Amino acid sequence: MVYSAMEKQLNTVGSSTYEKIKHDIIFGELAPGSKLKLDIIKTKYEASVSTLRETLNRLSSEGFVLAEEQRGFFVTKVSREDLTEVAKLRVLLECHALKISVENGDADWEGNLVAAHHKLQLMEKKMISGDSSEKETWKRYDWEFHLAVIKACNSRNLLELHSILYDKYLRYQMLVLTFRGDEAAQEHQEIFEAALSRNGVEAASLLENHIINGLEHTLAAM
Amino acid sequence: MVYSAMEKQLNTVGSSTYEKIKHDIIFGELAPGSKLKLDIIKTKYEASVSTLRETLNRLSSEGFVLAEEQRGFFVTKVSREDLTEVAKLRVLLECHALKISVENGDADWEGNLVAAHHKLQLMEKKMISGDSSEKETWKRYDWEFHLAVIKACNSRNLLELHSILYDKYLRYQMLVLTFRGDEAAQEHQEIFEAALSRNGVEAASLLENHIINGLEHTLAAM
DNA sequence: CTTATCTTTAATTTCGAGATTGCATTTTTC
DNA sequence: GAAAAATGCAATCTCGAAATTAAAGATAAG
Repeated sequence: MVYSAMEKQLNTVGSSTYEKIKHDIIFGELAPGSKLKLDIIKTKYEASVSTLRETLNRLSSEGFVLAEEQRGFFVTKVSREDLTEVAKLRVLLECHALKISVENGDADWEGNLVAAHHKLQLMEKKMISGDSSEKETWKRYDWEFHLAVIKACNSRNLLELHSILYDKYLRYQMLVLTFRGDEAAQEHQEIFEAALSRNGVEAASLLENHIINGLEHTLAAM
Repeated sequence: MVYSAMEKQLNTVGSSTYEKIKHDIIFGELAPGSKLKLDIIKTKYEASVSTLRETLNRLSSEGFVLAEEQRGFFVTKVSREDLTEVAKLRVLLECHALKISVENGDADWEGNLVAAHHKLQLMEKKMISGDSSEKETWKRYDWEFHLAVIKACNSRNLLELHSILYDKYLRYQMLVLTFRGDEAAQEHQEIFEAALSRNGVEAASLLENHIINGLEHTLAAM
């Protein structure tokens, strides 16, 4: 399941196939550029044509699927240019949200942030000591931490855009399958401390470095 | 038709109903918060349930429609808070794109910008002198001008996000149905001149004022 | 031998009906 | 009389098939 929709219940066939296909694109089980022939994914995801078309239309709006008029659906291609664009947009939106959030955050925000960082830190220690069995859990905690930092930005629109960008960025990280756990953990720690001490400018600067470092690490492995 | 998809051909029933419903939401012909009962819009837009559901799923991804699991589809509600969020996001993205675009724009960019501003200026003169018969054309020229300014930002992702935000902002402007042609025209002129003389910081500042003025004008009329 | 057109195949697009679920009203029970 | 359960209705959700269109291969003309 994709993190941005974790809290939602998946009652309908439509919403559960949406989560499955989105997951499979982000985690590389559906190859970039590959064609999504309706008959084939119909058996794979056990849903009807209409339901699948609803799903693919949604994913196309979010940019994970390319819908070509009367020619079918394709998994969106990856490229160094696209990754760079996504990373820079994430910097722009997430740093902006961070500064506002750090100014506005109340006790609930602090508590949630401390909890999210704690969970992430524990998982990172496990990962650094060699246990890479819970890759998806680790990334969920990473998502929850980054969300916790900006959650008090008071803009639902901003948070929604950010969650799509995070998933697009995550897709590239999963694609190259190499990790930089040690440095990333250190950077998370510093962002956490700056945010908690309400130093928005410093925290934003650290966050920008964090994302750009991740970008360069991923670019180098592509 | 909505401006952001102007160049596309509308071959299929799906894409044409998408444009129609999106247009009707933006231009207020479908009331905010109203329910989109499938049987009713089926006759109104002359399409089948499946086709309409594809459309509504796309619009829900973009934020113009709210899809409630097993309870149906609704036109997204409007609020002062949402408008403020959208306007501030537009400032963030459009000013960022402007600065990059002004640095990178080549002769093609300049030519396109001059043309777009010229067309907009002509239309604004007509509007100011009392002829408000071509409201939609005016707004299309406004869209083309704002797009022309940022077109050289070298980020397809950024341009796509911006076009959705522009449409959301436009919806509020159409909702209140009051215009500030004179001031807006003057602001367009100043943005144009600053961009053409490659003064990115100045142009971005003018653009921010332009959007915030529009926001306050719209808020005052809500 | 190349280009153009026709035919066949395989895919997407579109539809209406059946299955399922939510909602309002009525009935039952305590 | 009030709360809970049951009923009926209306809407969404899901499906498979029919209509339409694109793509590939075969045939004919230049």
